[in-house]
Amino acid sequence: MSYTYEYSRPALTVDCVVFGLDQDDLKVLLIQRGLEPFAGQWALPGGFVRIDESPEASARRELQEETGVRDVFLEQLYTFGEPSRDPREHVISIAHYALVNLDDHEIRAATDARQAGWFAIDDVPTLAFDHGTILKMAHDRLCGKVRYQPIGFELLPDKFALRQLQNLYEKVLDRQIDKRNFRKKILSMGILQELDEVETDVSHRAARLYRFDKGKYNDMFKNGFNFEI
Amino acid sequence: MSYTYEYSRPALTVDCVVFGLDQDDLKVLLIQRGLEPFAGQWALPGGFVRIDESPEASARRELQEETGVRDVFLEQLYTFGEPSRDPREHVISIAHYALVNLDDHEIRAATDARQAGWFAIDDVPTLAFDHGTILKMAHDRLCGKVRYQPIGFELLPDKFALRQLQNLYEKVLDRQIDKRNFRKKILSMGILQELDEVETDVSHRAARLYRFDKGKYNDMFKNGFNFEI
DNA sequence: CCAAAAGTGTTTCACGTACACCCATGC
DNA sequence: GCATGGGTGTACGTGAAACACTTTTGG
Repeated sequence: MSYTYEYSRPALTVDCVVFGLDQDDLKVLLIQRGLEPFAGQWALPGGFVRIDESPEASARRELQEETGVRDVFLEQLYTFGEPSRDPREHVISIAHYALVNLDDHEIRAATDARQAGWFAIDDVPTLAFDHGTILKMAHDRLCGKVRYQPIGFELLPDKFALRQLQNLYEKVLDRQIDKRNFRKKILSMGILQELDEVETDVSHRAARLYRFDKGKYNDMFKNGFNFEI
Repeated sequence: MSYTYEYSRPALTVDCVVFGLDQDDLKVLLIQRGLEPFAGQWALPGGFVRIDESPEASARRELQEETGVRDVFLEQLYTFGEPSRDPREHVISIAHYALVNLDDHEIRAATDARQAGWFAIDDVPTLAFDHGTILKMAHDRLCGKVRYQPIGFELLPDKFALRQLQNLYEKVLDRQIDKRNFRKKILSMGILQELDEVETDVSHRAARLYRFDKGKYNDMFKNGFNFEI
């Protein structure tokens, strides 16, 4: 089977920068390529857009196929289309970024990925294609957006302690935050539900757990409220 | 001549939302389509990406071909790729937005555009395809970005009075701004060059002219300065 | 009882906001 | 000389930032 067009067309792909967070680091999910070009090198998960598939749907499908990650926060980042970015032919890639809770996803490599694994953001190997550039833009976007939209919660479990939330902002923004000022500010926003639960399995005083109240946030947003850290 | 591929490929286009500003309104540049589909309807300027052309280069080329606009601030907005967005086939469009000084550009329609013209942002007709959605996103982006990056200057002439700058922010953000506070704030940033020139051809006291000092801003930005209105 | 982290208030300073009058120029 | 917009300073309140000790729990 083949397809013929009057004019030549660039190929179209999607790539995904998947961020996760643990106690120590902001991490990114990479795959090791099984096929040429760049076989054996680490790269962002991604692949070709199928006909009659929206770019976002392509990104979600490729992410699940190659790494097992599904049902996550995902949005478009930027479209990379320098003619030289792929040695084979002109390939235009619609890059996306995703935020996941590390514990929720069993990572497994599949299709044309040899392996898949998490890398600390400061310890990423040289990537195939222009994926280093894409990763940098995604990281910049995350740093910027996390400050004025409540997307950080996507990196945490449903129920979390305030210390985890603070840790998130410290790791993503890469700076220390004063505990009292942080708690004062985030609680005063009124977008957290205080739960009647505390941490378990900690060897010290257990912290109270909270949940992000998305409905409340949406209501407040409509009335002009602006989230800001 | 024709081109054959193993898998079917979506077509790839670029579209441009060009903003301009006059005394009264924020305006957007539209063309009237000469060809089907949507022949006769107003639409964003744009067209097909040629092979071995980056998306930004395509956008600049199409903009010049269809409207005569060239050498302007232009950056990528978002890539629209819902399979249903074009009645012919799956067409993925990389949307861009541009900011121009209205007086610098003689608009002339050409290639497959019957006419080209400026429309006040609040008075735009129904647009072809999903161009209404694209325009809305571009407008939202402009409103957001103008507040934390010094891109508004692209809408003004090289030399401008502070009142023009304030008018810009009032029109884009759609709210009144206090004159004294605005002047205090913008001058205290130290990114404007005070010129030894004043307005001409005004029937009242002439205002001093300023110029945006891009080099100074870049230096300050590197040192952690954040523009914000 | 000791280690570890949770939780809690106050003071200070910078910045945003509100607000009204005199000045320069062209006609 | 009058109409039009240019240009200027101060007072107040809010919110960000700095800062240290007590409490709770598990081991």
